[in-house]
Amino acid sequence: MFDARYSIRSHVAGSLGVGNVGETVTLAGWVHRRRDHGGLIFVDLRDRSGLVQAVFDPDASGEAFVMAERIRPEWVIKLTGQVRLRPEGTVNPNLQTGEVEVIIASAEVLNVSETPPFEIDTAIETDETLRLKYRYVDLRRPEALDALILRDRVTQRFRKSLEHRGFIEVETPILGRSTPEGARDFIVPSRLNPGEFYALPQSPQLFKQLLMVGGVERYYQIARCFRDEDLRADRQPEFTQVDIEMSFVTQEDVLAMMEEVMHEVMREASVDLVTPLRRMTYADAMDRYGSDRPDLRFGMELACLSSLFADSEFKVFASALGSGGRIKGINARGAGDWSRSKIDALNQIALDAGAKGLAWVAFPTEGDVRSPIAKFFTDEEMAGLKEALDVELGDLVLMIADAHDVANEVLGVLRLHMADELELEREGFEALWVVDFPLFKWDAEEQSYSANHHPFTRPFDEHVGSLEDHPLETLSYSYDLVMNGLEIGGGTLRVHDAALQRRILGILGHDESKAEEEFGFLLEALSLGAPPHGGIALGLDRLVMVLAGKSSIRDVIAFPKTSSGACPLTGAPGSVSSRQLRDVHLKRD
RNA sequence: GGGGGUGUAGCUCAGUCUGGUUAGAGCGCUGGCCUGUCAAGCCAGAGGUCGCGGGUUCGAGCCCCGUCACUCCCGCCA
Repeated sequence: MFDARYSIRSHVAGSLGVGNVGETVTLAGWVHRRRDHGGLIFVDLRDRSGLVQAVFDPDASGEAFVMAERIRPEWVIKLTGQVRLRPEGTVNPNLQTGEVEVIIASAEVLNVSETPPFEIDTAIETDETLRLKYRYVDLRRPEALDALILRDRVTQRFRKSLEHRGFIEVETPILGRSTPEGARDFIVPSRLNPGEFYALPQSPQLFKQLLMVGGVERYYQIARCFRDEDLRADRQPEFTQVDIEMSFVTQEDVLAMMEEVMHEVMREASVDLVTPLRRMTYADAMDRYGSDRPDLRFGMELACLSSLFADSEFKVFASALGSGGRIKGINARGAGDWSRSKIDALNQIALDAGAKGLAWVAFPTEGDVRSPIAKFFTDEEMAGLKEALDVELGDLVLMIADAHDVANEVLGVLRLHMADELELEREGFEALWVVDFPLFKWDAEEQSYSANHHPFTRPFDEHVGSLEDHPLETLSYSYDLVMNGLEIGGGTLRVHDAALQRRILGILGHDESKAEEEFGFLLEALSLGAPPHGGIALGLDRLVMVLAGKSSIRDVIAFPKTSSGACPLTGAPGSVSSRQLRDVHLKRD
């Protein structure tokens, strides 16, 4: 409840209405706008609650009127006066307080202001770097503040909902140790231990598992996480996770709990999350949408055309199938009249995404088919293609013939690109669980297996026996919460058996001594009565971004960094003195 | 590390393709007038390292090379 308690005011500006008529009120805030009519001055007074019109009339107070002639936008003032109904015909229906005004009896300047670097509360989209440099001015825009308010509501709701379900919030260290795998660490030199470094946490993953071993059973934390990687519109070097872990649970328990909590959280943004959420296996998501975080707000699903073209005379198709690949396609509805150059651009996108080429067939008008390859198709194949992709006049079919995963991924990229190009409507919230991720993936560059999620993910019980024999076929108890094509959160059941954890680390290339050195403390904990456990971590910034309808994570962070990781306001990162470097035993290049 | 976009007045932008008088507009700002406005109005005025450096040219905001910042994307982000 934001009101005038504990302040020098009697009321807040935005709360005034016809119910206050006749009352003498004291307000404080910023000069939003001044309209000087010579013999009468209007000032819009702004505080966090909103705007109210103050009227300075020399007949009411000559002293206040003289002050009003001096004041300028963003000056900080305190006003006392009587609330009255506005004269007939001067009501402002666009203003919450538009039925009333305050006739000022006395006024005081609490602080002056230079002319602000940009105008507040205009429709003008000001350069973001400038807004960030003067973020404290920018935040006076209700739109900017509203995002922080929504973030607060969401955060508080997480706390309440989790607390009601028996979770306790525990803080874990910010100064930790660097662990292999994962993102690049931010590192902090240790003064007391020359040559050694702390690492800032990429997530509290290991600590929350240790809390489960410690019998906490239900833990959560609104945790700051740090990753020294390149930035994106939805990625900052420091970000916040709602980190959750539970003991004695199945995957279904975690998902059910999370759905209930998410339903309550999203109500804060007036979104009715329909539960239970739809579930889709990783394999299905890749097959149907070419992505492990499919945007279900539009269709354009991938269709498998391999059997249709099993006997194709088209060499590209035949050789792809011959080497065990697939032929898959999507129907870009309404792009049938695209020019050759626009389609060539699509081809380039396909090449960049890893395909060897893009096959396409356009159906611009009745009886007309444009395609460099349709001449290789039999009538049956053409009819089958139309049926498989439900082709209508004006459609454009895009096909990729390649290895199964390449065909899926490339078409997934093209699907999103075409949705942008065709400006497909993408409204509302489409959330789902993507489940059953493979435990490992093959890292061609490193010529080794790496963890798909993280090294502590528990494989399917029925796959444990064949871990070493068929690593890539091992599925895991894992789940990502996907909303509107964004990964909002992800989690797994964890390995709670030390021997199994050792085997997995072994497959990941950590021999026994390396595993002991790097994860010895975890392995020891698992051997001292670790309960079965699992959990999830949600990206709070991304979630609020989606709920606020913003396209950048920076809009929901009070003081975000630019894409080079700099803070335009404070100038961070900055240099340090030689003395500071000496203290931590570092030398400059 | 790679690719695309942007950079001109305090702010938002036009001017750049096709080099040529003193670089413009709206908003804001300053001053004046004005007692019912609410993006107040009218009049006047101030305000420019055309991101930075170099080059081509008689002449560069405009062409060329380099560089910086911001931004979007790829790589990266277990």
